[in-house]
Amino acid sequence: MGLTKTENFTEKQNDIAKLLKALGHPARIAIIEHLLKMKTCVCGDLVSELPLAQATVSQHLKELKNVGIIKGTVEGNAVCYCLDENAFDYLKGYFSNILADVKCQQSNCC
Amino acid sequence: MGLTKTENFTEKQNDIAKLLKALGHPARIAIIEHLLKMKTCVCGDLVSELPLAQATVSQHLKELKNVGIIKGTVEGNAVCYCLDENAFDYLKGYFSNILADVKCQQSNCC
DNA sequence: TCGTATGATTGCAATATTGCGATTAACTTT
DNA sequence: AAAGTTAATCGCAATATTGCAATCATACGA
Repeated sequence: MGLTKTENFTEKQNDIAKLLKALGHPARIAIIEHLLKMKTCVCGDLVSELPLAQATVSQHLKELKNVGIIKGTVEGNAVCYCLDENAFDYLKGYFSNILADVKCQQSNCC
Repeated sequence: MGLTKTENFTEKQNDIAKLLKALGHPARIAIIEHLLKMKTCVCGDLVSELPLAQATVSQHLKELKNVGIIKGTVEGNAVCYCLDENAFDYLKGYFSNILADVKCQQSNCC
């Protein structure tokens, strides 16, 4: 039906899924990698860097902001974007834990 | 138009996006966490563990297998699933690198 | 061989996502 | 104030995803 049954999963599972879903699009990965490359936060040059229209970029930025992956602060009539350390800290931790557990069980597995 | 313009992004960006998109669903997170909890690979009890129909679970498993997050081996008339260490190694590395870079630039940012 | 069990596939309906042109809102500059 | 700049929002069309019942394919046991 196209409707994800979020009510049947734990809050944590829904949270991590939402975060990863927001990252699961090449345009949004490109946005993040561009914000990384620039040594400081980026004000407005994202549209010219990406092969997408202004409305589309704005929407992707909104999604990333909604899940807390980037922060945006208004700076005059431009907006200044940068990455939120906490989100990546959380993701790194999540995958580190999984990896540790997976390595443990590799021996008695297929 | 609902059509992601993958051709405008790098192969790496598309790859990581595909991997993260596959993880961006609570049912698939639940599958992974269940495979983790069981100390060995899991044969068939996934459907009874999840609040989803058999056809739906099978489809989620297929998506996870397509991007290399899980491996499945046929074992008689059951199928045995387990996590693929390489995928999580890759993801952990990806986020570790981002986090390191983000921490560097926190000083001169918004 | 025939029934049973397991899991994949098909086909469908409902909903979500993507992308963009057009417009709007808010601020700057002249 | 008028004109320009920047980014958010709206509304739409095209496509993708989600979930499931029904069916199919394969392997197992009697």
